[in-house]
Amino acid sequence: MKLSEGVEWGLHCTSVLASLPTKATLPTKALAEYHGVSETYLSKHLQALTRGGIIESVPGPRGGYRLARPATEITLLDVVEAIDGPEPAFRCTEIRQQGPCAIESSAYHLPCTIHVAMARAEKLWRNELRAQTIADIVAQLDDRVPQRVQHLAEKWLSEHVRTASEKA
Amino acid sequence: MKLSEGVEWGLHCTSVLASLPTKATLPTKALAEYHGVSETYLSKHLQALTRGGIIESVPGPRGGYRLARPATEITLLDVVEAIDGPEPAFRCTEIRQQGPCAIESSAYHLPCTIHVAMARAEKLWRNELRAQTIADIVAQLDDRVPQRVQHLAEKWLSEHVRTASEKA
DNA sequence: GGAGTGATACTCGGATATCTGGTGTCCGAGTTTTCGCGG
DNA sequence: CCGCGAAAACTCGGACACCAGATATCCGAGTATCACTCC
Repeated sequence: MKLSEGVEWGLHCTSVLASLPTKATLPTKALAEYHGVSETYLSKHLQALTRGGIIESVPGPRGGYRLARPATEITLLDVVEAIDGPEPAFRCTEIRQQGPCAIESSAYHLPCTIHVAMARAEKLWRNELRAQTIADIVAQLDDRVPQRVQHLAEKWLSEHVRTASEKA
Repeated sequence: MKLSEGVEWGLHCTSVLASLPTKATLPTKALAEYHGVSETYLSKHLQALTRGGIIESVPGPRGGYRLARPATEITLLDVVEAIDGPEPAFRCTEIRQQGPCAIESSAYHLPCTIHVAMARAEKLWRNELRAQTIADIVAQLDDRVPQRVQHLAEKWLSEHVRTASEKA
């Protein structure tokens, strides 16, 4: 079981966007440079976040991405599912209904025991990710990120962010 | 995030082996036919379970596989990790330490917030899988599998199982 | 008839192809800005 | 000087290659069985 690398990128990018002023945008190029990752590939994942309704795009020059709704209403699960897909990790193919001992499908009233157990574990995982929002992540950054980095980031972002009122 | 199909096969096969008499074995061919899956490919996963110490193999004619330890001491997580590998699904690549705002690595005393959150969710998933054993799964089968299938399975397995005392 | 021995058949184990999905890149559609022109 | 319009620049969005890992298969190593021979 392996989670796409894009999930990490998406979570970090969403967190960065959440720390910007309301309505302010940041283009793919800036987000990619900030995280030191491929711009074109990051673009792919940002598109997935857009399709998932996590962020929204502003086209044209001085455009970019911004959150589609308040960071308090974006859970980690939202981001993970937008990029990785909502399908469960364990998919029961009902192999218990195959082979020489199988009978008509309608006779299997109760779901597969193994399927139930795996689904229960996965539900816990999802619930935990759903319980934490991007706003929670951002709130923790103040205490956990070195002061020096915070200052550097603040300065760098202020030079690349694009607000609605700003006129070049 | 996608769990290998072999995980499902491995869980079912381990459960079947757990329902056999002590020391009795079942060859790959029988396990594959019982579940209606590819024999050669199932073999690959059974090898993984062997390497993981879940089951053990008996070579030669009248050989096969059996549990390496009591079913009460085999958790679902053991089987999942034996086949899917023990690596965590989310791997933090520390992209926070890249880009124009990064400083020397030694300055990042506290772990990445996102990494912590993802790891916590994954820990819950693992704990849940660790809390349930193959013996628990087998115990539930009596109530959840149609009587008719239980009889068919009992008969079919008795014709393919190989006990230590049996002499052809 | 019983024991020993060689051939045999069956099993697991690892090495080898194939294929799907993640990884990575590029070019076109659309919009805002900007520059130039005319009034 | 101000308004209008066309061109341009920059953005996102989707379509197109590439590669690693899962999927699927085959053949060789090893062992218990079995048959045959000899005592």
